[in-house]
Amino acid sequence: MARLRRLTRRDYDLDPLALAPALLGKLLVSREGPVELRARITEVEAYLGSRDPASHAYRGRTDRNTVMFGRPGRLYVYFVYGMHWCANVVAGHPAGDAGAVLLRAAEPVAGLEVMRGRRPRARRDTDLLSGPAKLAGAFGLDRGHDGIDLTRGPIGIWDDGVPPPARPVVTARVGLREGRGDREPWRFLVPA
DNA sequence: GGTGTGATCGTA
DNA sequence: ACGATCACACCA
Repeated sequence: MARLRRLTRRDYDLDPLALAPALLGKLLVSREGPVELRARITEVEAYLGSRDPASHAYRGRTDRNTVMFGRPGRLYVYFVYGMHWCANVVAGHPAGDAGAVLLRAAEPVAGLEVMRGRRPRARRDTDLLSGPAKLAGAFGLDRGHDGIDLTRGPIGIWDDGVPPPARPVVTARVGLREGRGDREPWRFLVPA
């Protein structure tokens, strides 16, 4: 049973396309409340900056996406569809540009009671974290978490010795509109 | 199993 | 206006 190692700034300082698959199998951990939450990351998407029409940062820096332009290893949290929050990990990127990895799904490992309480509509535990807004909801992530540092503080990503899949499933990103939406294969999943 | 749709609001 | 979504209704 390998010891837990928290990801450092160096771990996050990779191109989004390199960081995304490297996060598969890692543990998202929250120690904000009395009960520790743990989940194993199973699905992510890479988002670039000025070279990615699907990215929030494509048209430059705004109040909303500022965190994406900053230091790697921070959390970029945004609000969508008038009711949901989604969380990204800021990746490495050239100065003045942006990059991040959207956390799309995870497998619950610990703190399931708290997650169920936050997501009463989830009938099965497999539905607790099976989508970006579900994951953010179960972990209680919202506007107050935009910009927090994952390398220190109550929320972080940890390596418990489980390696990323040698051959992750790679597909086009989901949720992007046709036409302007791109078909780049920048979605990575742990194989079923 | 798959498809269609309403909810709801910050941002550009 | 519309979106890096979710869950439920309905049909099959």
